[in-house]
Amino acid sequence: MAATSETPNPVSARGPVPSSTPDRILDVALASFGTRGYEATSLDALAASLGLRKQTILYWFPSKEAVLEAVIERSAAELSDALERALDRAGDGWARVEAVVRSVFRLAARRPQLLGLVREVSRLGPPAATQMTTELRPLVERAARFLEAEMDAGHMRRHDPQLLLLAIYSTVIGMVTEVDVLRAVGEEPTARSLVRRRADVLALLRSALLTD
Amino acid sequence: MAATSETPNPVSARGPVPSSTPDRILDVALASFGTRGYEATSLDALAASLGLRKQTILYWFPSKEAVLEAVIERSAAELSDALERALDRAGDGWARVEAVVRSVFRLAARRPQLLGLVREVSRLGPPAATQMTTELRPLVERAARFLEAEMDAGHMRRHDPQLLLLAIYSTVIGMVTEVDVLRAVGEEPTARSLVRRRADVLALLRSALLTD
DNA sequence: CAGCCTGTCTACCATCTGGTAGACCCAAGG
DNA sequence: CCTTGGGTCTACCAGATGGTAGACAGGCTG
Repeated sequence: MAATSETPNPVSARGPVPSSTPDRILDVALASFGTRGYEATSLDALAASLGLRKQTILYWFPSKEAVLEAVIERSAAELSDALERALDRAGDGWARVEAVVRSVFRLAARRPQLLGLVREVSRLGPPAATQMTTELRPLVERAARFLEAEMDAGHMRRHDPQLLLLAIYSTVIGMVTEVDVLRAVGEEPTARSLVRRRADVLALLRSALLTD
Repeated sequence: MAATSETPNPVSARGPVPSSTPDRILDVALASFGTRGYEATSLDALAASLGLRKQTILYWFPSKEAVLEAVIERSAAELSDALERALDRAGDGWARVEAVVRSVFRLAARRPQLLGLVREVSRLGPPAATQMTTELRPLVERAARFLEAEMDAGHMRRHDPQLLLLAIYSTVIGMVTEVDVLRAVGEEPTARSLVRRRADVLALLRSALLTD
């Protein structure tokens, strides 16, 4: 059985940390909720892909909805961390926008389930969507303030910052998760083509935001 | 079409045509699939909101999936018609882009379920998504060719036409259907604010595409 | 050793799901 | 008037789903 032998969650030093059972549950739940969808994912299916019975899942989480909540919380934190870090690093205006977009694409390549979950949760609506937007609110507000300041300083074309944010969000999420629409426009969504899509998004954003 | 057997559906001249049962089924199915989602919509729920039993639905359609197929077919046709008409009307380059975007927003105001269904179907993946993209393919190809021609003629900034199309699609769909994300950025998604969102999308697109 | 606690399991259950079989109502037509 | 057939209904069903109850294995601690 998976290495919960001595300490339940030994974050020792190296090697792929053998996740605890609840962590493993959240892993497969994240993947399945984000790809197949929440309703289409049964506890039995989750448990099966872990080599467990669903009762074990219900031992760790009181209900299926609680699993979703935990997945959202963990994912929102991970997303927030990555984007906040990107916002922290890069210095001036456009470089910062570029850094954030690059960061999202990197995240999409490394943990493709994350953005899929965001999409799924926003579709599910309240209460799940409310939870996620609540947890991402600081990030959103920081981004909106940043865009506004840049526009005030004349570094970027003036647009409504909130709706600009939504447009960027939609475009990036679409480029990364809308696999069937991608195929519809004749773009096979491979990891390689992701790089080209990122370049295209950046070029598009650049001409939309910069005045040169 | 069906049920115009003279009495049960008197398509006399004016007034709201009393739809036939299969039409009414497709109406509520479109609404529910687009808002609650396909899996989350039971035949019982559909039937209840029609004052019928689910067996009546299964009399008209062989299965729930067949209802979805029919909804997709009808919606794709409606969408295609509206957008093809918009593509036909307006003359030169940018006006045509603007006409199409306006057309989508008008559609979103008049038949909000339509775009919700597109979003849901693209999430469901094959075979539903394949059906929809297949039926919308001529439209997509025409739009891509148009954009390419405009860029060749130097009327628009050069971008990959397919990915540009996807970006426009994502942004417009997002502005219209992502109600929880809209709230997250502090935009209450009312019909009035839809007009502002449309103006913002057009302004954004304009600065992304035009060189002036 | 004895007892406890943690984590997983087997066994069940109520409910809901999509779907089938067949009865019933009623208008149309010979 | 009786038959026919379209449209809706009641009555079921098998399977899946989320969730509960409780047994049990095994390590830890007294």
